[in-house]
Amino acid sequence: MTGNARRGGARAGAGRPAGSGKYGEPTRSLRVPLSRIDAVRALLVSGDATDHPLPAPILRPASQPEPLARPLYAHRIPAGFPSPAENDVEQTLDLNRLLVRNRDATFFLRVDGDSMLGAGIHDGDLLVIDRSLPAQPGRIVIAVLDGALTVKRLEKRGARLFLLPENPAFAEIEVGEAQELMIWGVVTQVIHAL
Amino acid sequence: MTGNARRGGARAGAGRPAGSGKYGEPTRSLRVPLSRIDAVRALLVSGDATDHPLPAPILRPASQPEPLARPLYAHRIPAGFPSPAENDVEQTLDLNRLLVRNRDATFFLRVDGDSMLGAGIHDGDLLVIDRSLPAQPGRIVIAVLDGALTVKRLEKRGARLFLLPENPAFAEIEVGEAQELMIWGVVTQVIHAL
DNA sequence: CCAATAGAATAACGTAACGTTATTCAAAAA
DNA sequence: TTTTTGAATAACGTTACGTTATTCTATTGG
Repeated sequence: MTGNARRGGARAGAGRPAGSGKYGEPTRSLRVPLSRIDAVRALLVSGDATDHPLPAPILRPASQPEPLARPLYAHRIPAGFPSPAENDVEQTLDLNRLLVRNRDATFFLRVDGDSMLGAGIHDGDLLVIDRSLPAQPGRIVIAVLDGALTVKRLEKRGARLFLLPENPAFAEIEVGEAQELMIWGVVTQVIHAL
Repeated sequence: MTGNARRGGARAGAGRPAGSGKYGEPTRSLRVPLSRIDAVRALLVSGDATDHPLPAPILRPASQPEPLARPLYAHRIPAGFPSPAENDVEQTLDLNRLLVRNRDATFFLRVDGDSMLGAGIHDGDLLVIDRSLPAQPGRIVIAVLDGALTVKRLEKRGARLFLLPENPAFAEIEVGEAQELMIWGVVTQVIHAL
């Protein structure tokens, strides 16, 4: 063992990288009332990206929705929120039940494009598609035309079928006799994030 | 002036009463990421004396979503349809988890009117409202102006606040100095039935 | 030569400490 | 009787501190 063994020392640029902490960013201290500590903690945790990424374009409703995280104050009206009248708060809504009529025939699809803007369907919107519904003319459907998936309004003119956009920048599509059309499902809901 | 004038002095029981502070209870310091400071502050804001009763359509997310019924043929792809790739169908989606970020701060509200058509918000649409989000200018918010509930885009021009429609048939609203404005929540999602 | 080591540097998190503001008490003074 | 005053207590926002976490690279040892 050498008497003057020395390692280490100053290194320019050494140090923990920014954003490597618990929240990925700097923090500051904030005074929180004791009764709200857990609520605030829950709020900070819920900021994690727990949302399902949607790598595949077609999805099904969750077969067994996970219960949402329950903060400790779940059973009382949270202080800090102006609360609606008591009887109003009793009314609850389960989005799965509201938006999914027939679960096994229901799929979700992300919209790609603006051809249906006039119908309130924007690029990136999430569509709820029910495959058990009949494809009535006038309804917005997921169609497979010659193997190409598209979202359009179905129209029937006499014996001819059309797939109509809801954006003047897009052309109407008439289904030719030699073409193979399949109506994959009917769009029931559009979910648009702001 | 007497040279030895003395008043004051120790008093048993003197002191500020407990619970007389900003939150009515003791606080402690908590580290909050810089980006969440406003959200946490909003959460902590105590009930305004200016709380406004809200109309009946206000709903909250179901606290315990019921499991959906499971038909016997759940795992069979309907014959005759080009089916999505098998791995796609494995992916599932729970709408409650996707659309409700902070359950205790989330409410639903039905839209009445067409003032926000340009933003894809139609009469009868269902709005997902998060009350923990800061009301940044440019965001679509639920505002209570002089007791009247409205859905508008919040805008700030200098020191003046505006509530902007997204429909030329409706007028911009400037918030007057004598007017009382409360931002009740921020609209995060629009659900539109077809 | 290469892998491991070590000291320094930097980020950031939880808690303690500090100074200020807010509220109360009651004896002394006016 | 009312007002004043010094002390006491609560609590809020901010700063300070110590610890944990992560990185850098020259030096050392094999």
